[in-house]
Amino acid sequence: MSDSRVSSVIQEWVSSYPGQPHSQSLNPVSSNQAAPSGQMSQMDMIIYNQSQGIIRGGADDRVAEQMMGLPYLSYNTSCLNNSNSGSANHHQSHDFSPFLLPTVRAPVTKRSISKDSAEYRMRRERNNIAVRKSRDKARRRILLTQQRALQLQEENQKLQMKIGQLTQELDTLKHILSQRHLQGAEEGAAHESSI
Amino acid sequence: MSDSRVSSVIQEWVSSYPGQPHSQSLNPVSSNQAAPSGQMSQMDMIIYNQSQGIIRGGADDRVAEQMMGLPYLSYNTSCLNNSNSGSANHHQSHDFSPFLLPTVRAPVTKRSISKDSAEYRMRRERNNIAVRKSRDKARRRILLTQQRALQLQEENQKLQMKIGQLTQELDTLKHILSQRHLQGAEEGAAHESSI
DNA sequence: GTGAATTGCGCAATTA
DNA sequence: GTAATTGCGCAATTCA
Repeated sequence: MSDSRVSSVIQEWVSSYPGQPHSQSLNPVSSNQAAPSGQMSQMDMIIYNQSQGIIRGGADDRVAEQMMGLPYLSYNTSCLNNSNSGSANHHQSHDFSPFLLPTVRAPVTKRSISKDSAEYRMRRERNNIAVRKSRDKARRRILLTQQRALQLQEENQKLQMKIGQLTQELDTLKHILSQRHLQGAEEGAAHESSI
Repeated sequence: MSDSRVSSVIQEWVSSYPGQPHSQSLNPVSSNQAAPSGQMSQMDMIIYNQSQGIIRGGADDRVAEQMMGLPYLSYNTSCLNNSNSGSANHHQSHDFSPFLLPTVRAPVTKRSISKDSAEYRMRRERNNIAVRKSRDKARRRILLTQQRALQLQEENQKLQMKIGQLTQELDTLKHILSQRHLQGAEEGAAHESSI
């Protein structure tokens, strides 16, 4: 009855969690850097087309501070305002390429992806579609979890009510049985006295 | 025992939903337009500084298509690739300003907020902080809901087990009682026959 | 009217 | 190599 209704929702809810939550959802301390793209919107073309590399701001600070609570208070304007001048790519601060084995490629000639190329736009568009799809999926999953929690709460109340009824019925029967037991003992005594 | 543990989590969960979910969380069909800011990142300075107005892409299409399922399939490249040329601000496509009453202001001189102004950066920074705070809150709320659902599920299993035990105990007592009843009837018959 | 909060979106980096 | 996830900033909207 109500089990079938609940179980259907639970089935849907379980199916929305195919496997492990990727261990990143619970531990968001992956190598988080999140370049301030908005800040770079005025000069990203220059950066990307000239240096052909990815320049990030102070990322380690954010990672360290996201470990603590209230991470939204940790972003100071210093990090954002200085994103233009300092914080050069520290992967290139020391050029060891003449001493490295040829298996290690130089990070400069990485891909040379122009933001004007059709390939870039194609990749971006595909990623945008994937992002929308993923977020839609996440929204549905959250809604299912909420509905599941509510239904489990209702079912809990019903089960506790049923436990109360069963307990009361059990007490009644136990009382009756104890009365019968006393009555039986008296009758037994009467029998023995009558012999 | 286990009730206190569960109720604490539920308390936390309930407190994370202070009031109505603003009726927008459940019905996300508000006047959604979401200008493709990322697409305009290469020329937003020009647009914003020249026309001093906000130019949006085809927003009504998205609203209409988000009503249906799979909204992530509805964004075609046509809307995005033509964001530069077409889709001018259709509020200005016909200039009726000479015939309008002075109560209707022209949308051109709306606020003239330059992206280079310190006030703009201050507003952006404050909003960024608010966004991080809000998303952190949402993440915590989702986690609490998941934990709550799991704890309710565990509690449900325990309650169902208890119901099984009580039912079995009840059946046993009923059976005993019925036996006593038969025994009492036989004894009563024996009494009458012995008289 | 104003500032905070919420929301949808695109971008970039990372992951699977 | 591609699709999926995730954090972030931006802009529009809503809330208080």
